Order: sequence, then C-alpha cells, then structure tokens
Amino acid sequence: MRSIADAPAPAAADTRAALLQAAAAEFAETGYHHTTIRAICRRAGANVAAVHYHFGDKGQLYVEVLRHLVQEANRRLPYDMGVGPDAPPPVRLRAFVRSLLGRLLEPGPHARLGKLIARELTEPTPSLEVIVREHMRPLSEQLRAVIAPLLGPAPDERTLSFCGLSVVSQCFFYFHCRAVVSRLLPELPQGPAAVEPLTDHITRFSLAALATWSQPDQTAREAGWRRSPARGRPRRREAATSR
Amino acid sequence: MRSIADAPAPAAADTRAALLQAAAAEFAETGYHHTTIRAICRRAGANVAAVHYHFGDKGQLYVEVLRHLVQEANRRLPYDMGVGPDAPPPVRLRAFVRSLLGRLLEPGPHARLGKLIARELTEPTPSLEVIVREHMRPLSEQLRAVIAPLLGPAPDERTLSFCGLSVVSQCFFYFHCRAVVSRLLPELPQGPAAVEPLTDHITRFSLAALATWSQPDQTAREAGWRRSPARGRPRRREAATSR
DNA sequence: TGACGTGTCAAACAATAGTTTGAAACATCC
DNA sequence: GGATGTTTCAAACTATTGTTTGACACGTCA
Repeated sequence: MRSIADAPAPAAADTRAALLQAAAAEFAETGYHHTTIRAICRRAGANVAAVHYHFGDKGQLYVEVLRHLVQEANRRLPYDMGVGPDAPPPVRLRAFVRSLLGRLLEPGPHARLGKLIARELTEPTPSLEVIVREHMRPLSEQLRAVIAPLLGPAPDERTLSFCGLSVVSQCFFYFHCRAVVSRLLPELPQGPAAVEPLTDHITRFSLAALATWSQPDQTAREAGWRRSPARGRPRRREAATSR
Repeated sequence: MRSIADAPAPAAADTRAALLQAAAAEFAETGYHHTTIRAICRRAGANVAAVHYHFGDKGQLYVEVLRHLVQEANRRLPYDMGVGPDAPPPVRLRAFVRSLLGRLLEPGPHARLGKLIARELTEPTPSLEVIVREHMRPLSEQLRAVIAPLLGPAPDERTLSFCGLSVVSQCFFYFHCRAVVSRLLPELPQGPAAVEPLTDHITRFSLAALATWSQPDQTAREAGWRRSPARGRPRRREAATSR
C-alpha cells in the first residue's frame, strides 16, 4: 500500500507509483479486460489522463504492473517456500502446492502476481508471450524437477508433462472456478481458509497418483481395472511407445 | 447446422433459429462478454435489430441458447457415454472423463454446451445461478456417485468433494488454459487429438489417487514419504486388495 | 522577472456495442 | 382489394471506454 487509501493524493506525491499500485489491485481483482482506466485512476486519486502521461496506454501500464510485481516477487515468495532442492520430493511437492495456492487464494499485495498470471491463463492479453517465456516456463521447469524423482528412475517426457498439468490444474481450478465451487459446495472452506486443507488434499492426491508410475504392480492393477466389459472397444493403447 | 452456412437466409426462413445457432457458436467460441450482437447477426445473416425483436436483448438470447442446447444435450450425449451404473467404477470414471473432455475439446455443435458451461466457470454471467442449479448440480452428483465406490466403504463428504474437484479440474484445465499449454508444451497433443491420450492419463492418475483412501497402508506409505529423507523407503504391498 | 520543462486537470474525441426507432416489406384473413 | 398483424431493415440513439487535447499550475534556472 501507499498513500492511496489514506490520502486522496492531491499534491505532489508520486502518482506514478499510486497508479501502479491501484492498477495491480484492479487487474488482479477484475482482470485486464474488465478493468477500466477510470476505475484505476479513481482508486489512485489521479486524473484519467495520468495513465497516458505516465505509461502511454493501458497495455503498457499492464506490462509495467507485471514488471513491477515480478521484481517484488523475485525478492521474496519463492515457489519452494524455503524448502531446498535437497529436501525429499514429497516435501518439495507439498511446498510447491502450498506456495501456488497461497498466491491464488490469499488476499493482499503479495498474491497479486499469481492472480494476474492465473487470469492470463484463461483470458490471454498481448502480454501472454512474455508471461509464458519469463514466468510459466521457469515455473514449469521447477515443477518438473520436483515431480520427476517421484515418477521413478527415468520418466518419459510426456508423462512428466501430463503429471505436471494434473498437479497445477488442481491448484488453479480452485481460483478460476471459485464462483461455482462456492455455490456448489458451500460446505467446503473458501478463500484463504481453503489453502491449508487444499494443500493437504492435493498433495496427498497427487503423491498417490504419481506413485503409479514408479510402481509397476500398481499399474498392473489399474490396467486390470480397465479391461472390464463396458463398451467392448478394443483398447490396447500405446503403452509400449510412450513417445 | 441449418441454413446459416449455405444460404445467406435472405428470405422468409426461420431467422430465430438461425440466430440461436449462430449465437451458440459465437458464445462457445468467444465467450459471452466478448461476443457482439453484430457478430451473431452477421453470422446468421440477419439484421442487428433481429435479436431485440426475437429475444429482447443479449442476455435473454443467451438464456435461450442455453435452454436450447440443454434440450438437445439431454436427448443424446449422456455423461456416462452409454456405460450403465452397473459397470465397474473405474470404467464409469473413465467414461465420465472421456465424455467431459469430448465436450470441451472436440469441435462441432455437440460440444457447445460444454464449452459454454466451462466459460461460465471462469467468467460468470447473470445466468450462473441457473446453470449451477440445473447443470453443475446433477453433474456433481453423478461424479460423486462414480467416485464414491472408489474411495472405499464409507467415504466422508469432504473427501468426496475434494476428490471430485481434483478429477474435473484436470479436465477443465486443458480447455481453460489451452492457450498457455499449447505454448508451453507444444509437443503435447492439442485440441481434439488430445482427448484420448488425456482420457488415459487423467483416468490413470485419478484412479491411483483415489485408491489411497480405500487402502490404509497406501496412506501410511505416503506419510512415510513425508518423514523420510527421500529415497530408500520400503515399497512392497498392494496388488492384493483392489477392493 | 521570465522562459522552460514537468504534472495535472476538465473536457472533448473516436470507436465500440447494446438498444431502439420508424418505415418498408410481407403474409394472412375478411 | 384492403385492413391487420408480423417480420425485416437501415439508421440513429445511448452508454461506455480508451485516448487525446489544450489550458493551467508549479518549480527550476538564467
């Protein structure tokens, strides 16, 4: 925060900074497309023309907000929650999930970048390319590094990718679809209160699933499940190729 | 389809039906907010005023599209893919996943309702309440019925809810975040080609995870993971039960 | 003091999108 | 045929939003 909430910032103060803060909050809450420049300026106590003067246009303001948030996030808020790369893989997975959920469900400035990126996933802006290159890619690599040892000695690339998606999908879903989840299952914890229980669940769910690949007998059992009657479609699959 | 594609529909024909078809396609492709009435009318070969005349306004047209698609979907396209309730639970789970993925990733009119509902999850419209009540609720109940037997004799409600979310989240993610997935992991199959491989993966992943709750020792092993310093854990067991 | 650059502001501008209008075309029934 | 109701159309209207303008205030420096 800054002088936005307490003072109308009429005087000399740094309106550029106020705009950045207000824009970050608005974008995170409402999404890029649905956020209006007027709302940002009202929140920042600035004139509509201020955005044009300081940033050029809405798009460049958005880019600047991203840059600013990234700079902040890189200082603190690591995705490993302080758990080093030598910790046991399950602990690292749990830390990853916990960190991601925190960035999505907790309120406050520290969670804005996560929310912005989550929105970019479902409603891309022209900045998507940059975000993928600079944020999603490293995030993906880190997740792969965490998951790989859980998949056994030499997991193939496609399995690694699919499993990574399975893990992050569970985290993002609770943010993306919170409007429906809260209506459909109101008995579940919502918002920040959901972070810890969800971390427990997703970690447990995912660890059990990942173990299938490192345990042949588990796979065999599951395959046994699969051949049942149903629709009689011959279902051999690839399994052999795997790439 | 109808007379939209082949004929400019200049004459007497049913413009109301053409509008419904065009609107369904546009809404499914672009989403409610980003779809313009003018685009719908252009596609339907009708005048801008036609929407007002036949439906009142954009919102009521949207509701009518939903009603129409639901009516269609209820006739065919069951969520169990023709697999009856007496099929083995894993087969039913697979059918559920396959059906949902088809509704999200395949092209064509039969997949429009799924896409509309998926969009409603992340960008709710005023029709959200209706959709939750009339579609998400039954869908949720059906999924719970499929999952429950996989969780063991008497699963508790919260576990059931969380596990249901874990399953559907994996399906929706591939649709919601396709823009990023295709950029981040271009080697993975995209669009309709992803349906079968994804069905295999999600089913396998989820079945293995769900088994944790019906197999106490599995849980114990996972807990062991948490304590232990990484490798060297004992890993015998399972293959016996399978329920 | 006066020129100059920096910020700020109210107001206007342009483009888009939802909605509405009034007249014309068309069909139907007497 | 003519009255009546239905449907279509081009055009305008309204509201919103991103963007721009020109004036004005303020500080700095010569």
